[in-house]
Amino acid sequence: MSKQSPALSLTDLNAGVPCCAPITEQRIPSETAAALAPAFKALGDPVRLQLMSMIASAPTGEICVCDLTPAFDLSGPTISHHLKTLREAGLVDAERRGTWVYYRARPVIMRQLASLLGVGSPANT
Amino acid sequence: MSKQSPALSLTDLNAGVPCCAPITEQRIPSETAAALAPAFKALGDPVRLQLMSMIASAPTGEICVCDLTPAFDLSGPTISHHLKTLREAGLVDAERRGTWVYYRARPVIMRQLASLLGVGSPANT
DNA sequence: AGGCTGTCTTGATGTTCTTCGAATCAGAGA
DNA sequence: TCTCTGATTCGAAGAACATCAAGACAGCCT
Repeated sequence: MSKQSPALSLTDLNAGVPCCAPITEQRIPSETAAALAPAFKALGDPVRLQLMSMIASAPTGEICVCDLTPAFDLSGPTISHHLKTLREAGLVDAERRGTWVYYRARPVIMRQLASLLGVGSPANT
Repeated sequence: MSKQSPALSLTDLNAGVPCCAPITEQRIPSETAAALAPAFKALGDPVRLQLMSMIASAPTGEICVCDLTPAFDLSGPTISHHLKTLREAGLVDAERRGTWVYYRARPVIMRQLASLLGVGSPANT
């Protein structure tokens, strides 16, 4: 990723940028919109939203793909594709341990999205 | 299966349902996912996210389409289409006054989405 | 009434997305 | 090593989406 990317990435936002005031307070610049829209888009599918929910609410903080797949009437490849979308949106992390792959949520990003929607995360300018 | 509406709508959620705990706390049912996903999807486009931001941050609480359109390098019909998407997702309301049409944000829904993402919005109900 | 301006709808086109089956890759165990 | 299971990638088909030009509609002004 050695790029002069003119577009911000979610990673950039995580790095330093405190990620923008709520949209109720001031208009977000187009770069920020371009950086965050993919995360919202990833949540914009019922299957992925439910996957995200299962991952984020896992009691141990992580959940096995083998527990996710049977919860839907969809093929394995399809679930895998949706998980990849969530991964590429920066919403989850995956780790392989032996035979199985475990997914974990990334709460920082979800909190960024939430605060962008204007819930007074109190510590924001 | 008569009219036991299998699918929840955003309006339903607004009506009575307190709209679900954060996804970090418990897995959301598939009906809730189906009801909320369209709202996230609507925010999943950079143009719409910026439109939403301009509408939600308008000083008077509302903003004219004639102020939105010139802010983008897109045709009038395209902006109109995106606004319709936001309207159908329940995120904004439109009102015509004379020649111009004004858009206004619906903060309740944004707060629902935000709290779903797990920001402990203290007052949930 | 007639024309003008602002907004929305319609129709068309190229792109992106969802989904599946088949093939492939990664580890565990015999 | 060979095979079996779990997960991902590949390739393809159909649906949904973003965008525009052209046309239709709504309300002002002369």
